[in-house]
Amino acid sequence: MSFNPAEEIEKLRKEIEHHNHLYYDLDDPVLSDTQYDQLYQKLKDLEARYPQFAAADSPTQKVGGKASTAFSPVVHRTPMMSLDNSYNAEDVRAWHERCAKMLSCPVFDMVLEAKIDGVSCSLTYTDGVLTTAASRGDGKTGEDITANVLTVKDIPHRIANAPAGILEIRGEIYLEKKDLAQLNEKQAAANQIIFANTRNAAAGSLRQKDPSVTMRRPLKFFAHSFGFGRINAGGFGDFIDDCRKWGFAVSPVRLRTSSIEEIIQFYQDFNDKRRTLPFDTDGLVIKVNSFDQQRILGNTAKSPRWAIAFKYPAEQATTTVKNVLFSVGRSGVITPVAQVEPVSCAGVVISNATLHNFDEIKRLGLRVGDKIILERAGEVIPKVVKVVQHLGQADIQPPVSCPACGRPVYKAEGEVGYYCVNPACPAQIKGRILHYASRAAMDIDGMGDAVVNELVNRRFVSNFADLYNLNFFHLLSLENFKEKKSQNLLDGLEASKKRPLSRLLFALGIAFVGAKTAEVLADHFHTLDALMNASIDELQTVPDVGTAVSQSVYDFFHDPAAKEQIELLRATGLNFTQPQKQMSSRILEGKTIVFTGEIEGMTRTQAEQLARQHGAKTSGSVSAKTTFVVAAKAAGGKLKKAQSLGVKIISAEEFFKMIQ
DNA sequence: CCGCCTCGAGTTCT
DNA sequence: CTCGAGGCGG
Repeated sequence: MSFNPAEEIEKLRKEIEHHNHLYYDLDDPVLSDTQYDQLYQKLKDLEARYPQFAAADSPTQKVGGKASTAFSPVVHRTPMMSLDNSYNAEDVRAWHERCAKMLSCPVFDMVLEAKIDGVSCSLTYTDGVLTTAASRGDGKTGEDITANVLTVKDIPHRIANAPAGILEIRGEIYLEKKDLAQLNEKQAAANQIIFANTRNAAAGSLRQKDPSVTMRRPLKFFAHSFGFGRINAGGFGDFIDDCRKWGFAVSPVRLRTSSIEEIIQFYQDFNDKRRTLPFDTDGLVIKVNSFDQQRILGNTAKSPRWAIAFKYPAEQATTTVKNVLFSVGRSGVITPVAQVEPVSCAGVVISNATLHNFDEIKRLGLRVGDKIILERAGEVIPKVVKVVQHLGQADIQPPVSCPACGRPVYKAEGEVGYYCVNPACPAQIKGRILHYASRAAMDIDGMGDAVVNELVNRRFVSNFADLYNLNFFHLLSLENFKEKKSQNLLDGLEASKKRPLSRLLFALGIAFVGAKTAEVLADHFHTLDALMNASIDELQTVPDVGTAVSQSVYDFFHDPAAKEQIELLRATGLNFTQPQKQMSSRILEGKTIVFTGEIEGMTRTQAEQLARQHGAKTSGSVSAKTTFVVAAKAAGGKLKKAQSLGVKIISAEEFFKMIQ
């Protein structure tokens, strides 16, 4: 194909605009400055050679083009170094020991502060007047961001009683969590970029070409380092006190001690507290206090030896997508799952992350081989946040055939999901059996993932009733099964026959019938036969049962295959009735309770059962209708929601006292 | 008909 | 835990 300058120019413009966007709006450049400059230069050359294709909206013509840098370089008087990181007590003790050795002194003062997640910035005051503000850049040379920094309200433009000449104060410019939420609301309303975190928002705000935009961002500053100048302080603690006198905010979390164990204790206690603070912190910073001792310890090529960051494990991590697989759930839904290069995130090693559906893949623009950021949503479920760098070639296509049974895949009109509609699909059978045996359903001890897998693969089991026809010899032939395990599983199966109707209903896996609806239905009809014979109208008289649920239940029990299954289960002696609810008291009648966190001595399900026995309603989510929330150890998002809604919060002890 | 409140379903790792 | 959607009250 011949060279087409118009096309080539257009392609370069698009590419450069994309990188401008990454750099200015997202503060997340993918290209190095050199790589960017090469692209930019290439476009400039082409535009010069083919002036007929010049355009006013080309990035080369715009003031904001990155190369025509709005922020001129500033060489730092002393380098702005980064800190060495540590993530555990051992590393911190080792650091302390190394310092002690180099200082020939086992006990020395240290200062601890919060490590606030923001953008570091160096402020130069000349005879007390703020003259230059610079970003860190590569540590040696930063960018001049004075115009933007002048709009930060926390930063004094003039300081009284400052030492004569040059004084350089360094610190962090950051955004509070609540301000990020507000900013993002505004951004969304204006159809602008949503910032992923406070750090990105702060950085993006400082990169604005127009300082009036920066001014509208509620940026804050706190001082944390000494850069240059003649000061009286002999130690870091005194210097920070001076900063306060000069009108700077400083870390709200501070500790001065000579005990490394006290610091480690503080680190552990602070982990819970830091989430309630108004700003994001990813850890603490430990510094040797005395400036003289700092001088003795000196620096490595990268960082000072007299300071170390004591970080908490990152909640986000960067890794690579190795492959995308498709899992088939018990209902036949096909879910894409990303297999990633194992990476440590929020304390665990992640190797899989759900992608939910194909819209999500499209939204992310994800390809196999891409570099991605993932996080544990609510510190639990790994989730792909975004693609950092496109390294993959081909787009990910939805599967044409089911990965488990090979039958063609269907996509319902207007729905996001793809389905395998083969009821005999082994993946669906496994899913259904696993659900049947699960804790909240029939609670069959000894029936986990591996056992179900083998039972289905070996064709011992293809439906619920088959489970009860398993004998000792079937089980003995399973991998790692001897007498003991086999007997345990048989006992587990036998015990499951006595479960109340509500659990059986849930276990059957009727669409729209979860644990809650199953219980409502069982309590209303008392026997499976009464439920099976109920008309759609009768079903709808039950609270919380509407058209969708009633239709689904009716259809399920009028399907010949399901009917046969029920009769087979009846023949094994399964319990088809719901016991009358026994009430311990009615003390909690009319109250709606939500449990959160780990309650000592019982599971959350047990606690909920207890509450219901005393007449309460229980729910899994907090709303204005919630009477109170029982918050135990390690309470999560529900506690937060309760606080924001002003819902009463009580402790587990208070709850137990109520029902005594 | 809209908006709030819930529930259901799928997902990860120890 | 999050997303999507059913149930229901206003």
